[in-house]
Amino acid sequence: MSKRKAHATANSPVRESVEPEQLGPTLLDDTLGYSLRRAQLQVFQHFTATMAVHDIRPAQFSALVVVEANPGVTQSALAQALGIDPPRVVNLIHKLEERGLALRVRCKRDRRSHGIFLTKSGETLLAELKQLALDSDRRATVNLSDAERTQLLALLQKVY
Amino acid sequence: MSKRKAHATANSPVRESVEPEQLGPTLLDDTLGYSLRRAQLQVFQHFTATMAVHDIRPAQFSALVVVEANPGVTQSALAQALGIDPPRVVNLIHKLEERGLALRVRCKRDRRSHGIFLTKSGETLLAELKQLALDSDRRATVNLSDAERTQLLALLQKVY
DNA sequence: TATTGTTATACTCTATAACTATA
DNA sequence: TATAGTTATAGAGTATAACAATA
Repeated sequence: MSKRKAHATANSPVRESVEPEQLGPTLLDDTLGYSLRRAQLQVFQHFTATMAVHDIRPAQFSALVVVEANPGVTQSALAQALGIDPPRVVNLIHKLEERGLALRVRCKRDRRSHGIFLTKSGETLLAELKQLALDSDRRATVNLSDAERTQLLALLQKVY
Repeated sequence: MSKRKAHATANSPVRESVEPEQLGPTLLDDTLGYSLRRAQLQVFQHFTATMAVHDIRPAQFSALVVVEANPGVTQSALAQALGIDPPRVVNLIHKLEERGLALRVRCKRDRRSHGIFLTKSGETLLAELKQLALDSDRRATVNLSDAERTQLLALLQKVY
């Protein structure tokens, strides 16, 4: 009987601890949930390390990108676009506003709403961040060919 | 000039807030980081909802699976296999032990190490959990054909 | 009465450093 | 001195409920 296939349980006679050099594959490797999580963590670790010099977190970057593409977007629309809850947007935008990268403008027609815009400084920084992000994304997935990368993107977008 | 391509900045004359029905695609949709995150969140939401009745979190499930496949695995080996830090394993196993699903056995040769085993009750529950997990995984990705699912799994495992 | 944004809050996840007991 | 596990702690992420201003 191979070590991997040992069938010791809490009630069986053999219950000595084992430290395999390398644990084998399990059912986890057949689930998209686990594989997605591992892959996502790896790519985010690259991203976070790359962006650390600018102190930009993934959520902040995604907010900047969406605001740039949709100047004047409201906070509720931004929340929906990013798939996060409104209270998170408050903090997210507040931090960006503190750093002078974005700002809120009260809507004249509906004074409850705030339109969000990038500042000039925000646009300048984002231009650099976007390049860094694309580079990081590629370096984190260097095991994939260009064709595989495109294929993976398409499959992921079919999922969500 | 289309609404989407409006180029209002904080310093430009047009800075009224806008609430588009549906924000358009951005650079985010070309990055694996963002797409992986969105897909992973969707699959995890399905998983969490499915497992709620058993009060099992993703990390707990993955620990149970690895322990079952590697009875007697030490906590440090488990941490490495799951890609998490040793302090997290402590809490993870502690909760499983409290619920009578797993237990720690001190290693006789090296009394610093603990081998982890499933209890009979843990094995019984896990058998059900595995079926639920596979079902949830499939339901969360019904947009994919079997071939696409296999392809996606292979690509993800190439990434991490 | 409904909606936008906000505050307060709490709970989970995650990472780090420091401690203990064994080696 | 080094290692396995543990404790303590803090920070980030996330979700909910309740509130203020406005519609």
